[in-house]
Amino acid sequence: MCPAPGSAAWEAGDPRLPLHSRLRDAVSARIASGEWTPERPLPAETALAEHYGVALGTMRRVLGDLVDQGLLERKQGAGTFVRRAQFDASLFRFFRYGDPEAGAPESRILTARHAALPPEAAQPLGVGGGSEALFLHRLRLREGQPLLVEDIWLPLPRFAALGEMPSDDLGDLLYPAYERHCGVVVASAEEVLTIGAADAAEARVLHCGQGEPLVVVERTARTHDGTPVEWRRSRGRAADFRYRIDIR
Amino acid sequence: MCPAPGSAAWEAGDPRLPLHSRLRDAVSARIASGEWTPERPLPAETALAEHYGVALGTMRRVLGDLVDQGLLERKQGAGTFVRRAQFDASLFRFFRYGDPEAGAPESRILTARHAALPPEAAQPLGVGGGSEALFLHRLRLREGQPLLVEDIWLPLPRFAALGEMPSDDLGDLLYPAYERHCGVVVASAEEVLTIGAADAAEARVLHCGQGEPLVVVERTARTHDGTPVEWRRSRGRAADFRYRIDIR
DNA sequence: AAGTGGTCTAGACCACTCC
DNA sequence: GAGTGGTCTAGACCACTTC
Repeated sequence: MCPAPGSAAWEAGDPRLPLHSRLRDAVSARIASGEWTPERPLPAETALAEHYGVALGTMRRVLGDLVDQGLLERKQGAGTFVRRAQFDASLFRFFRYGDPEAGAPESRILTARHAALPPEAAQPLGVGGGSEALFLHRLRLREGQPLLVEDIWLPLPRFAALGEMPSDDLGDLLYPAYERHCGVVVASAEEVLTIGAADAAEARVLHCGQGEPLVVVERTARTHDGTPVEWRRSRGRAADFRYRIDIR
Repeated sequence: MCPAPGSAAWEAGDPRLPLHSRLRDAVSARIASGEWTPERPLPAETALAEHYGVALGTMRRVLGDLVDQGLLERKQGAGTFVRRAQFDASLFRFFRYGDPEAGAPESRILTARHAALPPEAAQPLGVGGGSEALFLHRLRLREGQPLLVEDIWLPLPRFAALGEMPSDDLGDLLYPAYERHCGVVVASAEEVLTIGAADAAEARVLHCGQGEPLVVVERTARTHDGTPVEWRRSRGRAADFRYRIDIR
């Protein structure tokens, strides 16, 4: 505890880098390691500052940067917490359909089985093609109207527990289920949007015409330490697509 | 100068609000007023802190917030500057076409004339439909390939000077021309993406099939004080569309 | 060399949450 | 009431840009 300046293990990397920068990497690594869970607060700012042997202001800057980065959240009076991802429903940012405020979207799992990873999923997941995986085929609806079809690939054996349960127990949101049953906390994701056309199966389940344009969202989801744990491809009618951006 | 605490004009708004918050609004208003230009730096942090009668740390926090907000930029050793917008070419974020690094996109103005504002342009511009405006119809290309067609509406009389010049003098980027010839500095914008289909004219100029899906980007551009000054609708082939987002 | 923003420290007091 | 993060101050020293 309370290491002498210039000698502690956390002071890795180029020592010419600013203190707050190296300290941020150190704290970031502890978050990634899972040492702290979203349930309980981190040690207080004063305690962390003392532990690392830096001024309170410096510690506050480091934590503030990690808040901006989306890794932490602060609750005044309560403490600083590791942030839990909550973008399972974020695909709906891209679509106008019904009232955006009108209740949570529903989820209906059409298929759940073991299968070999196709190349397009194996590559972003960083494993060899043909590896065993859990495959989910899912329909998402709002107010009873089909909005999105999703193919979801989850590498085994990490997600084995999920395949052994009845799909009704998964609920509308998958990421909480990953955490509950497999100990996997999704922390960040990358999404790529492109435009495609509906094939016969997609047209049937989305209630649209074959060949009609679709918006295709491919998502790679990662844990705090950057390991990819899920790859999914979601498709929805392009006619419903609407995305708003502010530029400064 | 150096007002007594609690009495200065800039200390507007709810006095229960934090100092840095009220101060940020005050500095933000001075930026919007055009008091400072991107050419020359703002007064130094120490000078501003003294002028407002706050600690240097508080002033630095205010300026830092405005940097995060995109209004200012800092250059170590040189000073703090009002940020100049640079997203005239930002539509190309949405499209994959040729080498993204391969030179700047070209611009070819097909039409430039005075016309009455259509309702879809009049509303975001906050003026009555049918008002007189300058209308530009423009084609944007990369490596000789047509990529985007744009309809651009500029309210008069603000942009009168632009209509009186040969369109060749405008150059590839419009926003610098707005600033140079009309004194209009674009500072922020809102973009809405939807999917449409190519009509006959669009198909001809974009070299695509009629009815082929297009990505439609509608942009409202604003000055520092939030006044809308330009509305444009850009269309490009959906097949070229690709957009990547990181979520945390 | 002078002036700018960048880093870091040390401490005071306040507002809020939780028990 | 105890403990947490939020605000604000005051000052030292460093790195960089500009002339």
